[in-house]
Amino acid sequence: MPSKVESLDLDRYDRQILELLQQHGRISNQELADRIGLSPSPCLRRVKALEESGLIQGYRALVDAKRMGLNLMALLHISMDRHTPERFENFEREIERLPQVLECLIITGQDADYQLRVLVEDMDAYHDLLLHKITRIEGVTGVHSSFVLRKVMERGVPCMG
Amino acid sequence: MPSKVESLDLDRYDRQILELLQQHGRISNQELADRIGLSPSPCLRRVKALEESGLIQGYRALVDAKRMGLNLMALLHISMDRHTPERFENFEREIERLPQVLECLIITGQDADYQLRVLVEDMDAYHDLLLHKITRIEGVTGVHSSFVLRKVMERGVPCMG
DNA sequence: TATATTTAGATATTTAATGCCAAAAATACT
DNA sequence: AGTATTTTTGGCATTAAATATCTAAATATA
Repeated sequence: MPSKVESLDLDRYDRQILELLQQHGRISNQELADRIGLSPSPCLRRVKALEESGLIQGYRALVDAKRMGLNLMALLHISMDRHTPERFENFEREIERLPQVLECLIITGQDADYQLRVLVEDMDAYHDLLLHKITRIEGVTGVHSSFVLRKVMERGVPCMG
Repeated sequence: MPSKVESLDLDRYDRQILELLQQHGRISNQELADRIGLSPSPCLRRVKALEESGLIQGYRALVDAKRMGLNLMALLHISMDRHTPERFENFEREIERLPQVLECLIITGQDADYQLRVLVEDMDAYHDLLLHKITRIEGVTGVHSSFVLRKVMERGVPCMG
């Protein structure tokens, strides 16, 4: 019988745990146990197992970017001249060094290779990042920017049904 | 004298707390205190203050989507026929009801009004979502899809300097 | 049906979180 | 510069939670 990790036989309890921990990542085990209708011992065992298996990859505090003075979120679509491993590896290494880059995805369907999510104080900071950092990376031939006017909603991965 | 909330006089300790909690959202207060070089009492007080002020909006467990069998992440750029509040409100209400939609942003710079981030099992599920759910929402005139080939990196908002 | 295996729940123990108070540090004031 | 005021730290006692261990129940297997 294969382990829970690959076969993924998650029951109602596991799914509820995942849903709740995605909404309230720092809920106490006792509260969690209460909410899913299980006693603390087996509840904790399940949480540990989910962490152990890698299904729960970690926990993150959600920080209000606006209150940190980071008022401008932008999505940058980046085109590369050549699609060689070296190009990609170098780009990704350089991106890693920029704390303003919150996310980097390789995408298809746009006329772009990467989508970057960046977070900066204002237009000046954006301008500086774009001109002096992003476009200076070797192989970058084009950048198209979208600005995020509003975050309508955001949530975790669906774990029920 | 303005409160910490708006004036944002975060010192080294607060910033370290924010950085660490974004990486390890469930770290114990004692460990956290150790790492930032403060005793548990003032450390906990600071964390509570950051939560209270709303700078820390909450905590989230990070769930491995692939292991949940959700193998396909797509970015959908949605165009609307009219840019009226009613259109937007209705669209956002409908999107809210779709658990596959992880994020919804209003953007500028693309020829689209929204960027949706969706997570589904496979192409069939994507196709179904697109045809039977997204395009059926009133006012949606166009959808352009990008598929995420790889998530290169992801991290929280920068809190240092 | 009997047996093996897994999972839940109870309890005791360890560890962490919380609240309170005195001391130290930083700040403001004269 | 010296003193007073405010703020923040650190220690300690208390409360609560996490963890480990064991027994009982439920489930699956032969």
